[in-house]
Amino acid sequence: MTVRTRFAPSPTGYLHIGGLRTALYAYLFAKKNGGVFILRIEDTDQARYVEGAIEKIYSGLKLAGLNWDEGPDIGGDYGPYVQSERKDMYLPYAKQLVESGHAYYCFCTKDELEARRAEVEARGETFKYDKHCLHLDKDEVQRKLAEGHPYVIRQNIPESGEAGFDDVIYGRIDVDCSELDDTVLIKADGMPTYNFANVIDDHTMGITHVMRGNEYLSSTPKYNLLYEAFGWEKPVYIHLTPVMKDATRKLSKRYGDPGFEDLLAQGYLAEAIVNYVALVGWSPGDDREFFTMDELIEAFGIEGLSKSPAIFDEVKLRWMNAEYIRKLSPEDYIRHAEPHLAEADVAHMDKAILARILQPRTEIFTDITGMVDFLAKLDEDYSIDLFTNKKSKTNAEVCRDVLADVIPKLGALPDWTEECLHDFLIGYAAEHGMKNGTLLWPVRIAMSGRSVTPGGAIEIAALLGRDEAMRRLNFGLEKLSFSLV
RNA sequence: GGCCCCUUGGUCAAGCGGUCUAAGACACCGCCCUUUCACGGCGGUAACAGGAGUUCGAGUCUCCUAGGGGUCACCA
Repeated sequence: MTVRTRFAPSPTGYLHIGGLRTALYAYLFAKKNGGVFILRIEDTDQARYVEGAIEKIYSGLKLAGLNWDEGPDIGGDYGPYVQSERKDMYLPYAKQLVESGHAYYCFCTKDELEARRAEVEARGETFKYDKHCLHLDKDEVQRKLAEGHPYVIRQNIPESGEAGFDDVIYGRIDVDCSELDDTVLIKADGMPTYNFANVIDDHTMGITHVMRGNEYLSSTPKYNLLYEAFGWEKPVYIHLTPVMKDATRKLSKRYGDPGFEDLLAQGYLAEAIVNYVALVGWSPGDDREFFTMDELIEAFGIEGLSKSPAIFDEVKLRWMNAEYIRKLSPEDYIRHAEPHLAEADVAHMDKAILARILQPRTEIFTDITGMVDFLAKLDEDYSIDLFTNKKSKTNAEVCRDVLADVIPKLGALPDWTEECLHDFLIGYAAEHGMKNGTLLWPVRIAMSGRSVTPGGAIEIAALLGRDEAMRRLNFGLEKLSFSLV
């Protein structure tokens, strides 16, 4: 039998990290088993529909490399793949359940229920629908339907006995039927609820393995009751733990946690995010941490899925992203870095040097601007304390003397290339019996106005070009001389 | 609150009754490399939530407690 999994988001916003991971696992499981991965849109709640959300789901999944085999945009043999377009399919199934006594019409209005709920909760008890409409006699139901009273269809849950299911990760889970409420299957607007639609759709679409967040753990017994009422074969259930922000909070948009595309915009690589997210709640069972999508497919297995929630660690994601960035070719690195170099106004400088000094230092691409903006413009207010460095044996006075002596010689250099600068400066230090640092420290500080820079004096000088480098050196010397008077 | 689920270092995690004086990674700390910072190399600190059982033997099985999560909608 062909494995068929699905990712079934509702179009209420962007693709969040938890959703990405659920989709990833469903995709990996399908591909691992030579199966089919399906995208289905669950939009039965028109009130929550967000414009453009479906497009964000499409683009997010594509960017992540999760290509679906069947879905709203590409079709398939089990379409349509949008629940609102399947609206007419659900009512007949619900009526079938009414016929068999597994469901019933309910005419209680929202207001009535609200009032009863408030009353019960005021007593500190949990509200549960009292099956009031189950006891309506047939004629009365027919009369109300004929009169056009609004109605919902509710699942008729047995008053006693047990309901349960087997989950691959959690094992057998049983619950007393008395704990279960008579869930609404068909809403007054004719739309099915999620609870009903997911069962009908999973069955009619031939889904073999249901992977979803474990917030559905407690309602799954009810779904199983539905499968039994229809006499359908049940899917294999695989409930996934949530991705957490910290020990007590789920990662969520409401608290401003970034979604997949936010992370991309922050300068994370899609491959790195996918790789990291795969490892949040799943382990290959060995030491490997770096995976291409194909390697993930090869390594994936439900045995490696975790039972307990996992905290999303952005620090580790940063590290992994940096690893991915370092593996980029210089050309690919520059391609990704380009917009940020432009933002810092240094895009006209030597790309090879920029790539060489920046690539090992970039954790996320948005770091770049802050690392190189000094190249475009020197902050002339830098403190002369920067010239003091113990390890390089420098202080303001030493730096003034060094600069005073070396500047004219730099100015007389025949070429202003890295090689030329390197040979001259290193040779100069050796000649004068000083540490490289004693010479290079003041040069770098004067050219950057920063204590920390990507690259050293030589690379910075080459990037700035002779004129600007000389200007900054002279400015630094003046600044030192002035303060030492 | 009822019901269900979870619990190995700060974080992700390996571990499926003996090989656990508990792996690996991130983070952190130290050292080395070095013209700053990174990169790279080497090393270090750090965990089986607590308590009862079962067993010759428990991180691994059972129960209880504690903590955390989920769910109790005409939302998904």
